[in-house]
Amino acid sequence: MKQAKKKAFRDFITQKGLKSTRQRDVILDCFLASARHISIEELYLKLRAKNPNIGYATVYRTLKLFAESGIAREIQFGDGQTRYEHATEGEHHDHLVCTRCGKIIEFENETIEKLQEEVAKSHGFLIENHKLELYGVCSLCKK
Amino acid sequence: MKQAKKKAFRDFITQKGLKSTRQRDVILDCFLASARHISIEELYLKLRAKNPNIGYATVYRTLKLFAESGIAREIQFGDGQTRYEHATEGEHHDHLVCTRCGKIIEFENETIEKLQEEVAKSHGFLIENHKLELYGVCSLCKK
DNA sequence: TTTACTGCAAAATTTTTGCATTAAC
DNA sequence: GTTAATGCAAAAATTTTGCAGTAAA
Repeated sequence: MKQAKKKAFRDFITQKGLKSTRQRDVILDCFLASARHISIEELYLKLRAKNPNIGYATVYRTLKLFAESGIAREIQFGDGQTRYEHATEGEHHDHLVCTRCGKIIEFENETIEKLQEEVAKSHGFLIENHKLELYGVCSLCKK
Repeated sequence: MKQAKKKAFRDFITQKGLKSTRQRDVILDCFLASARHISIEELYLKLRAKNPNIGYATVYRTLKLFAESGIAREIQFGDGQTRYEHATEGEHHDHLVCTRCGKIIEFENETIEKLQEEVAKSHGFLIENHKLELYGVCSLCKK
């Protein structure tokens, strides 16, 4: 899994004529070792702990590369923090977000996806992408 | 419709012990006369055209009040522009967003909503809110 | 040795805040 | 008269960019 993503990114780098650098390796390792939804700031701080010289700009630029290569996906939960999640080719999942504790649960629902396609078709749209987020209170916070 | 929103906002202002001001009236009129999804910058520029002294801060603060009062809702399509849409009590709609021309189409689908409830229930969540956006190419841009 | 990458600091964006002044109640 | 709202400018917060120096190919 992690190896597959590392390979995918390596291939992307080669194919684009870019360069493989120590920083990109470090950032990729750190990203892959992180929670599925990590904010740029969280990742930066985690990186700084072991690599005091790494720059914010490098983290931003590298995450954009991850997204472009398909191993990560940018998500916004509307709290002003841009997050990146691990992405797997062709796979998509939606999110349940607890508005109290911030917990994020992923889910997939084929029926919903099919209905989305139908809605799009009825409006002449060709879907490239979608975002479904349910905000609410998780079971623990309900107590 | 517009009258109902004006009344709702007036009631909100009274009930909270806030004040009714010329600026709030102007901003509300301009907002209600605008497209259903307007960005803060667009609204600000439109307002400035007729009211050269109005401040950005006032627009921001007033839009937050609109959202709090329930007559508007904040939405983010992930392009870095916060937008506000007209909201009607108890009503919710989702969006088809064209990634080429920016067109936004609203839709509602009860079956999807029901399925969302089921998903939430199966994870012990209590939904307060949700966001469903389908990004793709609209019929005109497909040509 | 050529080209891309990094780190830094500066700039650009978007949103919020402090505060003296003004306007609503 | 009190209290809240406004407008401005300054401050925050987040992201991007320019550039000289560095490291990969």
